[in-house]
Amino acid sequence: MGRRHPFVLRLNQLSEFSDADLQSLDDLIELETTVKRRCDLVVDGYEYRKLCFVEDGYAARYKLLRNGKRQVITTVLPGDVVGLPGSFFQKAHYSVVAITELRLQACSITDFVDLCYRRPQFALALSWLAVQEAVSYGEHIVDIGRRTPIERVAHFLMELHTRLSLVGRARGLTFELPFSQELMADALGLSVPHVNRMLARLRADGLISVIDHHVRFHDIERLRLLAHFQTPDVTRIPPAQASARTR
Amino acid sequence: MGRRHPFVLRLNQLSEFSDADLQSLDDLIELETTVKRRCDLVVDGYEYRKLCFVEDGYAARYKLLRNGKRQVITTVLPGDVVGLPGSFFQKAHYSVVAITELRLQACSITDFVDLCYRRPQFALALSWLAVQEAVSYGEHIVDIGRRTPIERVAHFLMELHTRLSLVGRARGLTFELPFSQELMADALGLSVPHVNRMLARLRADGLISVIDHHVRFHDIERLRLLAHFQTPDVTRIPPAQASARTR
DNA sequence: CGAAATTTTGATCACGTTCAACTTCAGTGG
DNA sequence: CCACTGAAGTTGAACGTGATCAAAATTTCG
Repeated sequence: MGRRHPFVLRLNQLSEFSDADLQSLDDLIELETTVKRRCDLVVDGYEYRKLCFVEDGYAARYKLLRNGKRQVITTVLPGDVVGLPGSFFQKAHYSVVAITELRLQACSITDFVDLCYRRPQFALALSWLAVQEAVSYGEHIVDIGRRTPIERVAHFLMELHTRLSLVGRARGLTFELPFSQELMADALGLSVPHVNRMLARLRADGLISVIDHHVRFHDIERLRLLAHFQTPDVTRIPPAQASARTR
Repeated sequence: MGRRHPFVLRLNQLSEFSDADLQSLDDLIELETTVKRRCDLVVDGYEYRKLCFVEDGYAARYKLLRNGKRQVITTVLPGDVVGLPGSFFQKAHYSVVAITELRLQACSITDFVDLCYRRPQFALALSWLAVQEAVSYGEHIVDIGRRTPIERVAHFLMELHTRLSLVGRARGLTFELPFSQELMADALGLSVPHVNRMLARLRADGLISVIDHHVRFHDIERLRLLAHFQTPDVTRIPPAQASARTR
């Protein structure tokens, strides 16, 4: 994992990490691998004790209900961690499936925790990442609970664009969208035909265009208004001893 | 905060905390206070840099949309932390309002982070708590996105019961429910009349009874089936050096 | 005790689901 | 090279659920 690795980019947005820090993280990596599309990385109900740092590709975290319906909890993008939250429970609560081919580095959760004891900034980074995850889920709750279908779709697209931009995977107002409308429907709590209609409407209104699984925003301000989109603004982790003398 | 404090109970479910550990946590507390019902503790859009450990009372984390609708993200119970996630951003993304009178202990987030550098088990505990928060939000997404109204209400009640039990605030199959139907409607993405109907149905079907804001489960197995409820099973944090010699 | 908040009930109707048919496209093997 | 297959996208029609609005009943609280 070089300085260019999207997960390292995210770490550096949170705090200072020295080369030694990153080296000790690198030492934990037991496995570097690619996963084919449609493959499940994590399966609901099974034990999972790893953290996988996604270098490239898209995935989705989801839950299958008894009635056959599926709810996509969140999308997994480069720089995200598979196994967060799965590895913090006896059994994973959600499955994670690769949407495109996925490249990732894996380490055991216990090794990572051990690193956290030795270098607390990793534990704090883990907290911050988990909090980001929680807030992202929170936005998703607002989406599904109280936004209209058109707003949901717009919000979904804007969130993807923002998250991809943070790890350098968006080209200006354009980004790759390899998700099927079925997956988006399962993410947004809508039916496939309705997602289709809403996407068509966004196109007809001149807000977006979609070419070859690539989305381009044409009027990001109107989109932001429509979606009620609020750009996330994480604080950096306060450095050690920052408040030592105030106590 | 004695050993009996619901937040300390949650800490101890996660890891070993010595008296010295807990004392150093206690030393951070700047304020012990009560908040009256209907008062906002955190306000969406404003900076918030504290952690408040709830000793007693109920609150709700919510977001107000431009169209006047409200989405309740999650309920806040004894043992929960106000300021998680709000204090991890420049500006809080959600508001938190007291539903009943609330008793809590507050410390500054920077002081807590400083403690995390000195005693990494607090940083790890923070991670675990944030992950629990995320998974709870995830369940809420499934609730709103893919469950029927009756299932949502049932799931909501079961989750409350489980969380209260974990901090000793449920009496067997009975627990206090001080939330108005309006709040539940805003949590579950339903209208008030429909929440009312669904509660009436649960009562008519002999699954629950409600007396004086106290819910009692009569057939928890049928409820669990109806709600697709899965009891959360957090793992404890691996102790330090657990994996040292394997690397 | 009076005012306000909350719960309950009912009627109507719009929205989004469901189901079905059809199109387009990519991949595969004859 | 083209027929075949399956997945994904698109469109339309009918239905049913849950929202909306309104109003009464009940409870809570100042």
